[in-house]
Amino acid sequence: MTKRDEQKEQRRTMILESALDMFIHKGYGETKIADIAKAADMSMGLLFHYFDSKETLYETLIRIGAEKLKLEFDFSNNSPLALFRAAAEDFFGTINSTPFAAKMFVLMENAQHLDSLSPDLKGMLSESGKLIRKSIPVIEKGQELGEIKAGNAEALSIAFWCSIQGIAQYIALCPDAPCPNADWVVSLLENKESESQ
Amino acid sequence: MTKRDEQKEQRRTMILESALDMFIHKGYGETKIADIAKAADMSMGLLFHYFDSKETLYETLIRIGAEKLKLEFDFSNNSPLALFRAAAEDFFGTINSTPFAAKMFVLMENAQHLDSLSPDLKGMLSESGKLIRKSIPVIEKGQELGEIKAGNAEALSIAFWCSIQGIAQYIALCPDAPCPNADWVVSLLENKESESQ
DNA sequence: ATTTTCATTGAAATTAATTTCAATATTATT
DNA sequence: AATAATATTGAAATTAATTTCAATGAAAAT
Repeated sequence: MTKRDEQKEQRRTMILESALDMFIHKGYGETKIADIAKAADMSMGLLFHYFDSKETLYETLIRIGAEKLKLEFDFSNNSPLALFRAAAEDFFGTINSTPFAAKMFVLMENAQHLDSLSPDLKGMLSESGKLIRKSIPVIEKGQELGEIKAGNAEALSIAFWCSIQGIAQYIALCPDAPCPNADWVVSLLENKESESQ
Repeated sequence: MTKRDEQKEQRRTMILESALDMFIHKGYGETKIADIAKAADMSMGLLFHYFDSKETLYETLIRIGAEKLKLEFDFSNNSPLALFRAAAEDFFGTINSTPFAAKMFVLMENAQHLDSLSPDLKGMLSESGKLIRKSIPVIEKGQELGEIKAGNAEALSIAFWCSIQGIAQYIALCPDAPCPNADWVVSLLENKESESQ
């Protein structure tokens, strides 16, 4: 690979990383091209040599995120609580693997509420809403089995997934902070009475 | 009160409510004055008759939020776990009292990362970072007493407060969703082994 | 009823962002 | 070394937002 191609690749990732950081800290609209160019240490003109527009840059990030951040949960797991434990471990494992993953997760969460986004891009976003809905029957089954505490199943689902979402957001914004345990979030759902019977 | 004054008051709150909704859904930068004016069913010109600028409007909201949303936690509580239970109950009580409170909470959380904000305004924002830091010694004390589970105290603090933050955000954006129990979040911290000794 | 005051609009002015581009410097090719 | 290709800049053009304002309509005061 020639010196130029290296430089080119470096610059491209530099832009993407700076942009990702700014987008998750300040949001799409508050992030100015000038800011990104400055953070990536180049002129605005050059940035536009790499990406046609601010929107293209944003979309590129989302595509990368959708590519790398494939979270698959097996909702047919025989033990409901084990499913949530596995999901939490998978999730925390992913956001802990690299600061990039956590940041990407936040970006995609935020992108949901953006109406300037093209419809096909929206399809790529892994909606937290879907996870909340899909988890409800699993929680109900867990309650029947006595694994999961009593209470409104939807509210429990919201508690579980939103806790994960809130923690992920913090880790993305403060990558040096110590990351909570997956188990701790599971104890939101766990029925403490169960073992004593 | 004259008919005009009523109308004036109505319009003002209409603007504030529309703006609050838009700001928490799309963020400050992505929210256009045109959007707010449309949602509040008036011309842009009129909106500027009520608020000098977009920033003034935003600041007004934050001032109102800071006024109404005073969360005080007594960090000298004798039982650490009881303190966190009280904090969670206070918090969920507040965000459940009115959709306005939950929305305001999210607005103020988001405002933190905005650099266009004047310094005195920033002082008004109740930083979640502060709560996380202040809670660490309390958690450590709780661990000594066996009330709180073992693990990195800072990570536990992050888990607790970020869960609350994540849930609050969801409730603000979907006010009709069922709100989780304060107790559930407390079980993030609780030491399950404790009762059997 | 008339006058005055204020609410309201829509369009024009301003400001701020994005995007383009001609000129220049740098690297690669011959 | 000369030439070609492309990276880079800074400034100009464009587009998009905010903000102002003169004109108009509606309510309050006289």
